[in-house]
Amino acid sequence: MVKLFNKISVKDQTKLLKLLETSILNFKKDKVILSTIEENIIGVILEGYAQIIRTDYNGNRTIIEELEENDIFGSSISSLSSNEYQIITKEDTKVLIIDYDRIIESKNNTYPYYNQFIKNLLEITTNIIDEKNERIEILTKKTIRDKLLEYFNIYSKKHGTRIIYLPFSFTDLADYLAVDRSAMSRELKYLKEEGFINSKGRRITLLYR
Amino acid sequence: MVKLFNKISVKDQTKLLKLLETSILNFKKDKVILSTIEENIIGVILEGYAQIIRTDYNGNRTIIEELEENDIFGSSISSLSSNEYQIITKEDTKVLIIDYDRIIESKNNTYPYYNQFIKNLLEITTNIIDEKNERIEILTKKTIRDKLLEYFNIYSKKHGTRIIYLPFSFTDLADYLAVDRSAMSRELKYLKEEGFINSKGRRITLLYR
DNA sequence: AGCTGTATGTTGCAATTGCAACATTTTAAA
DNA sequence: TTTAAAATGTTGCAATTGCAACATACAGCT
Repeated sequence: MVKLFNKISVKDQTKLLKLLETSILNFKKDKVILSTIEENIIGVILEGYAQIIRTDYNGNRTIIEELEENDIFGSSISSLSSNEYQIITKEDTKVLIIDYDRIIESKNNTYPYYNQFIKNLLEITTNIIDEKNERIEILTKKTIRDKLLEYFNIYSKKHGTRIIYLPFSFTDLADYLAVDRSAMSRELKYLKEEGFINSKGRRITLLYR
Repeated sequence: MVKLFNKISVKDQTKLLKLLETSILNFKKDKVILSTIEENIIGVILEGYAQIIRTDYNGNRTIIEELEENDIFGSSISSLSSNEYQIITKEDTKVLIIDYDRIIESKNNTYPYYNQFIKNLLEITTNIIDEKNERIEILTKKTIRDKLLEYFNIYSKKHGTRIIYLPFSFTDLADYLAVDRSAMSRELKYLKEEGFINSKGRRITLLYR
């Protein structure tokens, strides 16, 4: 995975942070980092752990993304478009804040570390687009069954295996597919009964074709 | 809208294209530009008009994206992740092909036009992420009604108006929301009957709150 | 080991949706 | 202008789904 500071020496990183007028913020556990994202910023988790949470009009809270060390977030990168989102620390967390407009408007094209930084950012954004496209591909399927199978197929192709180890809980998978958890559970049962898959816990084996 | 060659002089564009070893391909009307995207490329429509088409296992063909002059496409940018996609010209079309890996691996950090190019690309990709996030936000709504209202709200916020001029047909809107067209039509009727919206042709007026 | 909160599995039922089939309108082409 | 094709509107009906309510299993904590 490409990181924001790949191929940039620690010395140059320091210069870069100064050039971009970044700031580092420290948060205690269970604090809100950002509620409404007013400005166009990119945040980097330097230490700690946080979650992007959505609270809908019913008060239901859903974990949208988990943010670990080196993960980045921001209005143009994560799923933060609307309001009703919050980023909340789950541990003491150190965050680097970069003004996106400063990155784009900066005329420091002569510093190699600055250009490397932009390139890293470009790679990260294209990877994110790939992920978003995958999710859209899944979400546009009409039935729960087709969503599950599309998810399995993408996973299978990516990992080159027909045994799937779910990277998260079934509850989270239902969120990812945007379907009701119990309805998904039912559909998984049918898929098993009809011999399309086998499963034990979070390990699912594809049996078809 | 940011274009790929923004702030790069024509002279520098020529140098850049040479540096990146790009090629220009000409296609007649109704030709396939790319079927399976084997390589990691970025394409730019220089002249003409094309469409990204998906053909599902039933043989149903859907227009995924329309590509006009200056639009870009490519495995990491458009919705081309799986197979079953084709890019088909609808007019005689001139296409610029750039090898993505060449962009990233290039060490020509000293050419200002090269760095400006990367920056433009970065801006384009973050805009694309915004659009994808919007669509995901809509697709994760559970009912057709909520999808429609979310679509309206995003449009309304973006344009600062409560009168919506659909940028495409209702048929295409149904595709975008990933719902059945006739079911969507029915839901729009209910929304009208219940006084939430007014509509005439592709002009929809929001009446709520 | 016991307790507690979360994850998972199950099921009935009502609401929503997709699908099919058709009528009508609009658009584009000849 | 005529004509064909595409878009839109409508509706019945069956399939799918969300929701609620519950039981059970599991994991982390003291």
